[in-house]
Amino acid sequence: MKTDFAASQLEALGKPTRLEIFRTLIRAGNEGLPVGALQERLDIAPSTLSHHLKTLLISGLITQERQATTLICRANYQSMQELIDYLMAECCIEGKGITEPGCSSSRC
Amino acid sequence: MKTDFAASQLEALGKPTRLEIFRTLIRAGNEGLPVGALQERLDIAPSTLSHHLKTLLISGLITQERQATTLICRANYQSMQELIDYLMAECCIEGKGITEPGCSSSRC
DNA sequence: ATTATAATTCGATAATTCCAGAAATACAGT
DNA sequence: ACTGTATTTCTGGAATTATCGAATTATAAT
Repeated sequence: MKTDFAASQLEALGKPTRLEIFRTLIRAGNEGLPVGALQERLDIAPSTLSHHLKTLLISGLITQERQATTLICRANYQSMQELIDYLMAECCIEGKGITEPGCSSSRC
Repeated sequence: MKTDFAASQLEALGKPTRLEIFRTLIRAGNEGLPVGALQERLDIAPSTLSHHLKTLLISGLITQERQATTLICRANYQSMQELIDYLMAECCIEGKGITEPGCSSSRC
């Protein structure tokens, strides 16, 4: 994974509003949620929500599927997992081989 | 973990420059790296690096320890792990109980 | 005290980002 | 075609952020 790509995903999650949107979708599971339902739950202006969803969509962290007039949004679990893996991927690679306290990477 | 706190950590990691700094420290392990070593490796202006380190420090993702004139920087593995846990904590909690493809949370 | 090294703060500029209201678009039903 | 609902795009002002050079602070050695 390229640094810029990972950073764009982290940045997408780096605002409370967008993080709440994402976590709401994470909670929703594979059923997902329509944009309108998100808008009601989180009480964000529709245009603002749309922008945030676009940011999350472009970053690959969510997907959208059209069902007639409503757009179902879903968290992209795979993308999320890849991001987490990236963060820890080379954990302690330069260390002296001793166990790194607090590091829960499989490497350490 | 509060949303705002998690978002501030994600935001700290959400710029390529800071993400590289952090991953360099993740690779370095518990030995850590002096600010100067980071500056050489990543070729960032000292003042810019200092600002980014401050951001990471405030967010709790790194720690610093003074050794005479040099400042040793270390990734905070525990803080990192808590952040990752937070992202997945309530994964699929509203789902119908069916396995969520792509979701690797222990819950699913 | 003086010097040297390490790192931060200051100040300034350019660029980015957030947010919401208004208008526009997409789609389904009548 | 018309209407209603859902969502996006356009626009722009306000606020934040990134970046760097220059000056400053902190610490240790002589």
